[in-house]
Amino acid sequence: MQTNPTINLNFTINSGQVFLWDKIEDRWFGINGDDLLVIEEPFKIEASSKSVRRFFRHDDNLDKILSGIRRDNLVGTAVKQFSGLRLIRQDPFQCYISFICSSNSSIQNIKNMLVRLCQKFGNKVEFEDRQFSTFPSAERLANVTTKDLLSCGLGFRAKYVREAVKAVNLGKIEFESIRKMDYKSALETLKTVRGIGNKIADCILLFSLDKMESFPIDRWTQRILQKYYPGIFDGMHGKSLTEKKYSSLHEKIVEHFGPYAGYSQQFLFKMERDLNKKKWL
DNA sequence: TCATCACCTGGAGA
DNA sequence: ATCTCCAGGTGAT
Repeated sequence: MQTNPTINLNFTINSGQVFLWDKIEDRWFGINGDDLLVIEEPFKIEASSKSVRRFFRHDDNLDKILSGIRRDNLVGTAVKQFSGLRLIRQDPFQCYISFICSSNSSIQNIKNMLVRLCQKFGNKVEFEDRQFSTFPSAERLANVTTKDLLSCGLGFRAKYVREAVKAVNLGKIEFESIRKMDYKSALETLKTVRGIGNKIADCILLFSLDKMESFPIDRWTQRILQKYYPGIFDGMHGKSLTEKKYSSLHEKIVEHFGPYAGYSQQFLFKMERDLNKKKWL
């Protein structure tokens, strides 16, 4: 039984996993690392380029994933409601910097920071006489000052981004090696970078490093778990999740939602934010 | 070990 | 207009 034949770009892009996308006259334009992705609707992924197929995780066994996560009733409802919503496999460096910038900020604001970062330091590309700027590489950002980053509106995140760039250039953070690690080691490795805690590490792992059991626990996720799963996931009365609570909560989450928990998170997050009429890009 | 709190900044709501 | 408040967290007390 086929479950989700076509990708719904609107759902996928407006579900909090990417920031540098715009819809311009029936086409979607997105920045992924040094690539500009252009998608026309109806989106035929089989006919798309290799980088687009990789970005939209065409290699996933979606039937297996969806039938797995649907065993939870609420997720099942969300999968139906947001049919065509997919997880994305982003450029890891872009994802890493993006989510460091996401800390205590809003989606629109995060996008603005990243756009400025691209405009200031990224490569320029032209497409049908439109100008785009790609995401700067770690090497390109190696010598930027905190002041440069502040001018992009990063605020207190500027110093974190600078250190994060340095960690990559020093080889302390190697994405392809993290990709091969098990979930726990990968998480701990990312968390050695200042500005990256559990939640942000989980976002980076889920959205760029193929760790499908990652389930970023933020304000919204907490709210969802409390609201729809009373008594199942305990220990989060307050706002702050301690280290210990986060990891024990995560264990229970994987137990409940399964090895593709991250995929179910994406549907639930989308559902609850829409329900509360929160804005996306 | 755990709760609180400050943190840059822009945009939304009063 | 002007102001306050808050936003997909994190690190320091």
